[in-house]
Amino acid sequence: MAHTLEEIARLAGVSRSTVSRVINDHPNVKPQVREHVWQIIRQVGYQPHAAARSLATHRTQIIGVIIPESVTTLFADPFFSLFLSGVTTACNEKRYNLMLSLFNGPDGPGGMYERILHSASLDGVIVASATVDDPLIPRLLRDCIPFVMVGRHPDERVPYVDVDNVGGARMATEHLIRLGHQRIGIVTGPRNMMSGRDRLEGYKEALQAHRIPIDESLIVEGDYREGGGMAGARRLLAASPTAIFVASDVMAIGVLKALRQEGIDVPGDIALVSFDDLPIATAVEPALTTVRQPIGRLGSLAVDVLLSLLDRPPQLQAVADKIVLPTELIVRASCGAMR
Amino acid sequence: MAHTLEEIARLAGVSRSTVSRVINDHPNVKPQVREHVWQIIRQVGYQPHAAARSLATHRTQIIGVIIPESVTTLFADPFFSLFLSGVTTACNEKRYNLMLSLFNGPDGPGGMYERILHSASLDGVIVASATVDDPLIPRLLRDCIPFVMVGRHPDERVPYVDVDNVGGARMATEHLIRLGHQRIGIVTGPRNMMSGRDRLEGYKEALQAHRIPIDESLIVEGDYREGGGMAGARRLLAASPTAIFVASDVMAIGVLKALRQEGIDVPGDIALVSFDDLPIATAVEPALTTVRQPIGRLGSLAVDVLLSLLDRPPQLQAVADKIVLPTELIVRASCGAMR
DNA sequence: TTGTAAGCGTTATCAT
DNA sequence: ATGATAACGCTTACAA
Repeated sequence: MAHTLEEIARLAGVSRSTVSRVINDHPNVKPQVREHVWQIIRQVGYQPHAAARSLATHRTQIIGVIIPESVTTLFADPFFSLFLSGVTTACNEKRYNLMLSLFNGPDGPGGMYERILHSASLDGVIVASATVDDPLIPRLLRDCIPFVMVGRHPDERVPYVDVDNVGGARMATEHLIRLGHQRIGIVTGPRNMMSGRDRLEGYKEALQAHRIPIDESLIVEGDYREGGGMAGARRLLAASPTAIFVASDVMAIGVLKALRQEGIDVPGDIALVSFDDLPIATAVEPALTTVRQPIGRLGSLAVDVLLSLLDRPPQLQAVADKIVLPTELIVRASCGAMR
Repeated sequence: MAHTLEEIARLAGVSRSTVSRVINDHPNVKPQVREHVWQIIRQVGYQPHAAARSLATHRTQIIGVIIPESVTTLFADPFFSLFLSGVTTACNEKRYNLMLSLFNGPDGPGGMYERILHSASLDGVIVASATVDDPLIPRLLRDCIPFVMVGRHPDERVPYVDVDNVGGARMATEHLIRLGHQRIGIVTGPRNMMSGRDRLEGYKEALQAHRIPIDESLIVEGDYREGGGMAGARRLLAASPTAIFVASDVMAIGVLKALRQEGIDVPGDIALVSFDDLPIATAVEPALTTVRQPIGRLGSLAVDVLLSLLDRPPQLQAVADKIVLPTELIVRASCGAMR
């Protein structure tokens, strides 16, 4: 069942090299011969041996998706499913394969990092939502491993795909302002994630643009998890906001629960806008008004950017691609605009 | 940065073979030499070249997770995140790598199947929730590719890990019966998935055990998606059930929505029990009473079974492992037991 | 246009 | 216990 180039060559009455050329679509093969060889290949169902090929070409046709431990607890989030679905789809199209790694821990020498990234088994990697200070990034940079981040990174040299978090958060906040709110609270994302910072920034920008003073007691830090949302809501209550911008849908679920426990009506007493537009956004009552980000698109785009990086001469790899996708405000019930 | 065995050998003043033996923990190496070689390896940060190794050993240390197209639309489900999280964790421990493939379409010769499974790039595969008649399974069997299914399969020869769907569904239904319900509807999973059939079977068993006649008008087929839940609920209403067993949490969300639209109170007018216990189960109002299945555990178990299959002599590979994990009923608000 | 032959970096067999 | 040496299956100059 497992044939080799050699065998195909024998069957076709040509040399190994010719078969190799046929397989790799090299120009210099007589059309007749080419067709004949293909015929045999199809007939016996020959498939080139991946490892042998990699050994010769120094390419594996595999890209990695790395999800650092720091966000591993978020992995169960639908966000990652959606993202991975975009990545795999793009990989299929491009005939690349995808290796998935959850990186756990600082991992010394001989750890996962070396094993995966220094064994030449990956052509490049996509790093999904690392924290700003994740030690992984400097290492990848130092080792000249082609990679793309999902979510921007302060370091100039890091290529990334991202959504317009600042703009999205601004939109969300302005929406609340337009609805007449002045005391708008925010449950932010983690401060060590760029998206967390950016969404906070967008919130501030919106307030400033409308000359609403920024009140620190209306700003509490969350962790993108339900628990963080609940805790955040409770702390926020002390500052008596009339509306809250929650930096993720999952946290918004937590906020909703906390408010319900307190007997506070949403959107009657407090209006809510969040971020992501995951499927759960419409599963809860009231349905969440939220900033939609194209998560699947982000995944496939990450693949595109990485692959374009890969078949670019080394000197051009130095210019880092930076792509930012727009977001969209989806108005539903939780903001109170529907009434 | 990328060293070779040869270099290490030179630096250590030994032969390639000795270094190879050291790396692979072969017995016949003088302890002194062994330590010395390790020292150098660590010092220069040597990492064996994966492809070269595979070429020589016919092993890649990579296992695949295949999710067939038939369920690709379900991929965004938190189920897969949870499952993958279990798989990756187990892989990390076992120092295996994970390749993720979404199989789309029937895919003729030269398609994804051949490319991935006949290029010797995978040691084995985990097939996640295929339909009963998925053509992938016979092919894997025919090609003698080591694999494990998640969810049982009618073919005797197929090794699998599964949860006790029948038992879980029986528990759920009996719970409703115990609460006094007699007209219990069911929104099933797809008939072409084993879990769909099994959960229906459990439902029937419970009714029979309590001498409640099975009423076909109380049985409607769903698709494990929210839309299927909504449609199912609406069709079920004609048969005026006082309770519904929904074969998945996601569908239960749909059922909840449909009932809400009709002004029907849950659990007041109709009680609900579902299956999965995904995080959303507690995000909705009322929180879902549901059958918990250990999804992450299922993933890591699939890895264990597959790996044990891999280092088993071929003749022993013929005996198919079949493992079934228990489920647990989690009582919350939707069944009305809390009141 | 085609074939020959030298790698690619390991492991494994066989001597020693 | 250690070292040559031949695979492993492919790509790619280089020759023809």
